[in-house]
Amino acid sequence: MDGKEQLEKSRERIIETIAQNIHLYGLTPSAGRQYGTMFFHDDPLTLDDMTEELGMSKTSMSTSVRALSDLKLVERAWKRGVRKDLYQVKDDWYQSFIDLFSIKWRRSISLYSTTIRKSLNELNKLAADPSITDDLKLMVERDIEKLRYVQDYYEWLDRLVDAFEDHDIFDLVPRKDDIQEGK
Amino acid sequence: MDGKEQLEKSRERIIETIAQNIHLYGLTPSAGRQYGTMFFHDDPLTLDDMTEELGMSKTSMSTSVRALSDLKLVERAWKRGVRKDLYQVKDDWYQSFIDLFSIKWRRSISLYSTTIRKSLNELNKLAADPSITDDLKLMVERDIEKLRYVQDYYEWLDRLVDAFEDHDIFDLVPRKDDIQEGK
DNA sequence: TTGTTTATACAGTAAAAACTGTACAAACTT
DNA sequence: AAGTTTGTACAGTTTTTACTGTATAAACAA
Repeated sequence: MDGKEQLEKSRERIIETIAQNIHLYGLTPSAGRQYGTMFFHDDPLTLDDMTEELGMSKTSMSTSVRALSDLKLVERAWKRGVRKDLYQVKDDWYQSFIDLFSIKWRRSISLYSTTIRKSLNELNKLAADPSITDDLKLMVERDIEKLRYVQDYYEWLDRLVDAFEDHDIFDLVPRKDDIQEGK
Repeated sequence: MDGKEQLEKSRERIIETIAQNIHLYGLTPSAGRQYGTMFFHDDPLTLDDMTEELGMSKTSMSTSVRALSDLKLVERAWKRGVRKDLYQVKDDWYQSFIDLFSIKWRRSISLYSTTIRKSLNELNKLAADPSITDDLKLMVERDIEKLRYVQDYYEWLDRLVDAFEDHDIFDLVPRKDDIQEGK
């Protein structure tokens, strides 16, 4: 095996690992391979390049590069004279992790907050209604307590996402460089 | 609409929200509904109870309750005289989040670490080989640099998971109760 | 032991998701 | 303007995943 082949093998191994783990980002192995391919290319790639590299349809390349962009794992690049859209991986993996975390959870937090508030409102009214049985009232109060707990939890989660977005998390868990710098 | 119905509606709304968001845990909406149902039941449920409540096959209940247990969202309960397996939701959502985080990422971190180490080993040998062209050597060195970066990133992620597991994260982002206590 | 109850393995089916090829719209070129 | 080039919407197909029903193993009861 010559050197070029060996380099290729080393890359393939990494790309396959990315493909096998990208489900944590809610993406398919194909999108992972696409990401991996871009990762090892120093120049940005066009959709046609990706079609060429991965042997998949251009339509597929288009949809999955959009999925990668939505999660901010990939960004568009510009190169004068090139009409095709160019894409490259974002090189700050720490920021990519934060973006993922934020995108995935914020939406969920917001949905929960809304429904919980709505249900709590109803239940509070119901609990105050004098015409209901004691039995029901007890059940309502238990539900209110549970929802308050969940509400607090999501409020915590929201602050957690803040801590990532504001990079406060690096105070608690510093990057390697920062440790060396005694930061 | 009477009080009982209203309570039921409130619960259904929450359960549906759980179902719509549980994909963040890599689970299906059905598993989410199962979780939600258990959440509002104060007593632990059997597989037959769940079949009854959700109108799905017992086989399904069995597989998805296992998925919920694997992520530590649900645990087995014991009640004397009851032969059937009993399940209930774990009531500490903060801990559940930490468990999820840990289970999902540790595995990935470990896989990456192994493959990166393997590839770095090969590439370092290759870079030291005097018979390769300058051109190839440059590519090898660029790959080495990239992999070192990724290695550092995963080492950081590993420490991040530690910070969650060790509950250090609550120092940075305190629970609501702890704020009030001035902790 | 034999009979009963309960959970799950497995094969088959139904539903969902990923992928492809064609068609077309938008942007650019001449 | 007409002719290219490029990206994506959409319909159809393939592949994968979720779910069901039957069969069986394990645990318990008599």
